Amino acid sequence: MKKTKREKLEEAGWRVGSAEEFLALSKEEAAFVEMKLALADSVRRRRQGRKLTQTQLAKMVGSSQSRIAKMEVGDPSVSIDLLMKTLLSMGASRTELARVISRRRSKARAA
Amino acid sequence: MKKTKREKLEEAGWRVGSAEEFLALSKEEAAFVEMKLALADSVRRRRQGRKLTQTQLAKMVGSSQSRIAKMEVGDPSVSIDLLMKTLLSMGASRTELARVISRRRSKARAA
DNA sequence: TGCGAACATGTCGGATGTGACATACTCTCC
DNA sequence: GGAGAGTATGTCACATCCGACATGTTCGCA
Repeated sequence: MKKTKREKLEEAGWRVGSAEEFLALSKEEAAFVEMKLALADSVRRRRQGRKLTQTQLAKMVGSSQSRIAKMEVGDPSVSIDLLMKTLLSMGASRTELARVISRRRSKARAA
Repeated sequence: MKKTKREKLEEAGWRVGSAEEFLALSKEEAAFVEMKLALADSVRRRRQGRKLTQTQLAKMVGSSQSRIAKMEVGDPSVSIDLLMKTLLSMGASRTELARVISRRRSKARAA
């Protein structure tokens, strides 16, 4: 497994749209970061849907505001494990997670 | 986020069937380990489908035989990130991962 | 303009995950 | 019953991730 060295750069530069055309990210690497970003979006949407602040959510799931912020922007320091645990503890089901995983990112911020 | 302390015990004791009825594992914790086990199974099935040994797969994905073995038995020391990266580099698509994630474990070892 | 609330970013110590290696178990075939 | 292939398990040094805290940024409102 290649270590994700340049991940920060890649994510930072290509938050919107689909990465990969730039900076030769392999298909698998691209798929991985896209899943991560899809999960990240899902956390934010669920939180906002419930009208919670990051600080409130952090308390609920036993984390900190800064880590929630990092999750929501897809910071390279957050794992998919953490995103999934967070979504599960916000009440998401495995089926819902599956839907998120396979979701292609929309450029606009729909509901 | 609760640390998964007793995870080893739980998984060890409840590899088959669905955990949770014993040792009071919360709904979310159960969902999490079940996803992990579903991914683990998927790695093994894909590998066997291609008639590869753990050692060969390890070389292909840049890991070691022992780690592949741990992945396939759902050892607590392996992350979902690693399982997903491995599946992606074996050619699985996001859609396929999603299907695996939502899959309920069958007790028999079907294809 | 200034202030407070919400969010983002940087960093740190400790916890967890990783590849590698050694070694043990389980088969099958001779 | 020994050998060898394949898999499992234990452990280690090192890398990465985590929650926490401090600090920076952005925005709305008086």
